[in-house]
Amino acid sequence: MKLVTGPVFQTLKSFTRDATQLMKPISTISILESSLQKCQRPNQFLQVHAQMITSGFVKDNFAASRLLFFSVGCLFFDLSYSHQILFQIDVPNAFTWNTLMRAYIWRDSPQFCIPLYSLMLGSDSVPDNFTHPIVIHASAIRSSEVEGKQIHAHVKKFGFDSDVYVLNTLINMYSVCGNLYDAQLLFDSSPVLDLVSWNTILAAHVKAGNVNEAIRIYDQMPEHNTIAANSMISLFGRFNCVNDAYKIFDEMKARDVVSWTAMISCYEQSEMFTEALVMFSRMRTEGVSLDEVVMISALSACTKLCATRNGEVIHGLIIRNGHESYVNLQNALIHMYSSHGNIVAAQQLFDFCSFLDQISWNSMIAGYLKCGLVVEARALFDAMPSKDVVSWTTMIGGYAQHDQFMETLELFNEMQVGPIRPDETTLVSVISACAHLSALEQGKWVHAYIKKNSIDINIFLGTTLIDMYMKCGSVETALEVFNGMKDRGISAWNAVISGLAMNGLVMESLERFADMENSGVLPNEITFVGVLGACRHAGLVDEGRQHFKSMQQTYGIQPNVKHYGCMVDLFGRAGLLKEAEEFMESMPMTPDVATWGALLGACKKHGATEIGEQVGKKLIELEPQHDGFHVLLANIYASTGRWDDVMKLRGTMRKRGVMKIPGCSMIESNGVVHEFLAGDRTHPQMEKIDKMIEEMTWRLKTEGYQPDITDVAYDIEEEEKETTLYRHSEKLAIAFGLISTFPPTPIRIMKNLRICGDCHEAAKIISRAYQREIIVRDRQRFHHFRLGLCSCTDFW
DNA sequence: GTAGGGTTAG
Repeated sequence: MKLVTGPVFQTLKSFTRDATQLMKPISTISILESSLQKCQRPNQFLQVHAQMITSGFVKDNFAASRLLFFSVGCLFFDLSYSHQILFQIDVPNAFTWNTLMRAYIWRDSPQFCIPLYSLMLGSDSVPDNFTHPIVIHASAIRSSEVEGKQIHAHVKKFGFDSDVYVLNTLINMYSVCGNLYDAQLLFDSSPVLDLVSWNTILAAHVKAGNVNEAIRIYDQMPEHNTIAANSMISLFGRFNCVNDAYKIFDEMKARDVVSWTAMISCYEQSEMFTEALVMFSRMRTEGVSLDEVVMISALSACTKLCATRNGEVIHGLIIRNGHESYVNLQNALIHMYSSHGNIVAAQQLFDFCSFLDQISWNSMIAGYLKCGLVVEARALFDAMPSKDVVSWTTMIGGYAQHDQFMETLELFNEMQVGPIRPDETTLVSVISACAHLSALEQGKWVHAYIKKNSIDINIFLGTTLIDMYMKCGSVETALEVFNGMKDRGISAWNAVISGLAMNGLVMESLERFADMENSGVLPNEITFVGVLGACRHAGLVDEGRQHFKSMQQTYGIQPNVKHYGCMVDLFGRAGLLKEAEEFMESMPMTPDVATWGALLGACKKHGATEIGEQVGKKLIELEPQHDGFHVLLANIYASTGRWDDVMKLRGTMRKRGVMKIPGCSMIESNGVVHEFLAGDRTHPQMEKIDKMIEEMTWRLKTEGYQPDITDVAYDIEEEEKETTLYRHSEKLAIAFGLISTFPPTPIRIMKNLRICGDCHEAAKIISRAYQREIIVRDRQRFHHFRLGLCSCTDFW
């Protein structure tokens, strides 16, 4: 709304000046009414006002109140103009004051009602039976019980306390302000109750979620009516009591669109989306007229059910019923189409929508992200007129969901510059990006940010923090977070169990699992992925077998492909190749790539070249594009000196365009994540790193290190093989770590593949020679190197 | 001037 205070009065003045000469003064009610009716533009209205001033008719109480009544409905004028009209009346009556107060509520400014009411009392006007309900309503909107209580006192003083209308408004005010006690007290002591009183007190209990109290009132009320029944349906809906809700719905004499909407939404809250849609079509067969609210619920069910066709039908209904300009409905449609992958339809809606709100923009960005169009999402994000915390979170989270973790952190840093503060949801994405990047410093910074701003560490945030610290190798801090959480939830336990295992603390992990069982939290599928993973890391074959059995027998959890994969890996690593193979054959589902890979890896580790070759060949047939299988098979060939086969395999890879994913190690230094590829020379500090590698090599040799060249699958000279080894990405990262950080800071490295045997050996020796802790997180787990030993006890 | 339904964005 535009404020036109200044110019309005200027115009009014000039009109008044002119009016004396040019226009007939208005001096009767009938002329006034007809002149006001004809007003199309603000200036015409001002002319009428001017004409009344010249005639002095403006002082007439009734005439002025008519003028005032029209002025508040005219959005071109600020209410201060209407105020002015009121002040020109000598003794305005209650109706006039009421009109202005109601106008303030209508224009979203209820805060001006009480001051106006005080002015009214200060003048000689006396409130009528309409005045207090308006002021009470204003307090209710503002949730100001203090104000409401004051007006309540006035109600008593003026003797309106047996006016049922006033009383109902008071009951509603107390309920809205959360004071159910006084609402009930008022209701109980009231001498005059009508149906609205019953509906109001019922609504109060429904709002507060007092199921038993609401049922009691509903049963007691003199007459069941549609509004009360609708409230009850919605209450039962909220508590997932579908049957109770349906009973009420079924027994209703007269159902309206609200009843149907409440029932549909009740099904949705219990995730019974098909039933919701059935209700919707029943409603249509019964000829109930549809409004925009019920459409939203129906659309939501279609979205959840992926019922594209139904959604399109509803879209048609929306257009036919003329609801398409309703922005919330537009947004729901955008959401539905993009959730179903129809980004074109979503975009058309967005482009042709006449009115877009914040949610429209946010939904469209989320829609692009859901359809994998990250670049488009970012373009829209950059173009949007204003960004709120959801916009930022959507985009930041979108990067994280699409594995673009560097971008996640960059955008988060950009967000810091602006005025919008991140909330729990934003931080979850950011922390998870830190976990993926092993960016411990950044992760710690975010944790400190959370503490500093006293952001509530909820289940999600806590779990993500635990996961991040575990994945960065900071077991202690992870456990601190866990211990500090009030509400843990299964995911926090899972994060701890798999985190400990991943960090080589297998016994601790299994102990935590036992704690969890004892504390009465029921494990789920993911828990057992962690538990079996723990057994696998330590080669605990028997324990693994036991847990695999108990997950089914004690907890009734059917093992999924991941659990089977774990077991195959567990057997394979332990050298029980026969059992691993048999286990695979017993799987009720097709083994996934990881399971086959585990078997192949086991063959390689235990020198089962023949089975390995068979499995490898089979795998390459199954997954001709998978680089890892080619590499493993090549390594199996290489280990027996079959260089011809190695070369052949490399030829096939070339032909098929299979690229070996290069080893890549990351290390964070001063909050910046540095990336090294195997053989990489692109780092700006390459010269220094080279020197360090040279020194490292020399130190390693004097410490008795023998390069392990068995995994170098090239038919090249031994010396060259050694050089290749020295330029493995993790060695480059270690070298960089040694020059860019200082003791006792551990060197933390994350590698995309599994660490190779040679680098493992070298890291052990470096940790002793340089007195530096080295923590390597590879694709599978952690290796904490300290004083020449590794936490994995060389079993990995 | 009082009482009932909803959801769409992370």
